[in-house]
Amino acid sequence: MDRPVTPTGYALLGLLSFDRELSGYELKQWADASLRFFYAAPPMSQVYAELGRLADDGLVLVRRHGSRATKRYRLSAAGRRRLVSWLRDSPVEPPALKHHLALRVFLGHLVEPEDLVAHLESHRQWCEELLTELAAVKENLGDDPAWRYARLVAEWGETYYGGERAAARRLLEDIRATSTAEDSSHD
Amino acid sequence: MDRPVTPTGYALLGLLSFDRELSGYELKQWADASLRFFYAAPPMSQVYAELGRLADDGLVLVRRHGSRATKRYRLSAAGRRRLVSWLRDSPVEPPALKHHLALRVFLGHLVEPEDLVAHLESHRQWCEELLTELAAVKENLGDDPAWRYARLVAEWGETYYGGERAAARRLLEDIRATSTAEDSSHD
DNA sequence: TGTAGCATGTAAGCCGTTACATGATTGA
DNA sequence: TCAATCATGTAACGGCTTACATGCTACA
Repeated sequence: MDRPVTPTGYALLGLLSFDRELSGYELKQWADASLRFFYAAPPMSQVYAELGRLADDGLVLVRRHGSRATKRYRLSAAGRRRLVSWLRDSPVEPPALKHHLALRVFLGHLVEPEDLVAHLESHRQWCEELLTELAAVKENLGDDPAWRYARLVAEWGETYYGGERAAARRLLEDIRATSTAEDSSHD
Repeated sequence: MDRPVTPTGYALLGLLSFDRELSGYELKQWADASLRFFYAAPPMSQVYAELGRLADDGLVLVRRHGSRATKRYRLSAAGRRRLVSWLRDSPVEPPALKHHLALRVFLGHLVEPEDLVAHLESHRQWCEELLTELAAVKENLGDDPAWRYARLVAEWGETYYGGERAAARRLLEDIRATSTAEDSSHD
């Protein structure tokens, strides 16, 4: 009953800390719309598994809605305490990053520059789309004080992924510059 | 014999693609000094496990050094083919990010602003140190053409983590501004 | 002589993903 | 009545981490 809460567990407790009673399905949707930008978007199956554990440990409270299959979850007092003390007392871990594109560049000697350029371009595209989505998210948050920190994270994301895009652009320029230089030296 | 290569497996094959014969221990050290900035730094035990699998599958070749316990690994022709076709033909996955700090900010309503500020400051510190380390790495690479792509990744990292630092700074300013505004409104 | 670094592994377990399986509700 | 969406799970597995366990080598 006192096993440690998993990272995704804390994330779900966090979503429930906005004092709404939500189903697993709704939590998943919300995670996809918010957490996904800076944290993993857990698959449905994990959301349910996690909620089951949290309920067993008394960190969330479950309520069945009438005859429906739908269960709704809300944060318990113990859950809130657990979450708050985690937020306050545990040191922040550094961001866990697995940047697949960077690995490809690192191994650039194994492929043609054009292959690299193609990968970089699709990545830049991805950045662009993500930034557009982020802007839309921020837009939807409005200026309700309840979403103050969500808004701050959205703005943080804009700077962060702006850096991501800048890094990709710079790399593209560098690689294009050197590979065309090589081309012309072939003449 | 034809099971899929894991992400870390590809990373190790990648390190071996620089045509050196290395021990597991040396691979781990090198990973800590390079991969760690943009990819996971696999623990020793995983390096050995992975090398075992790669050897079973004929993707790396092992050689015992004299009476020593030390085994040295090098990339086989099959390993190189596998790696190159992966690099060329498989689509780049988007970066996998778990940004613990961002989650804390998202849940900022649960703690005091000072707690958040403390976390942010230690994160900014971390950014600073990482950027220093990155600069040192780049310095050590010199201008040997063999490390051309490593150098490009180091430069990419400088831009990338520059964005990370910028995002943290901005957030700090925003939070400080609003929390002091709240303080003065209490008077 | 002792300790720091070199060197290799095994065992257990958890977090998370993928695939599978089922059924209710709503609206066109 | 059909399809899309809502809704909840189970099973299997794989990647990675943590903890444990062992021994050699160089050098101060």
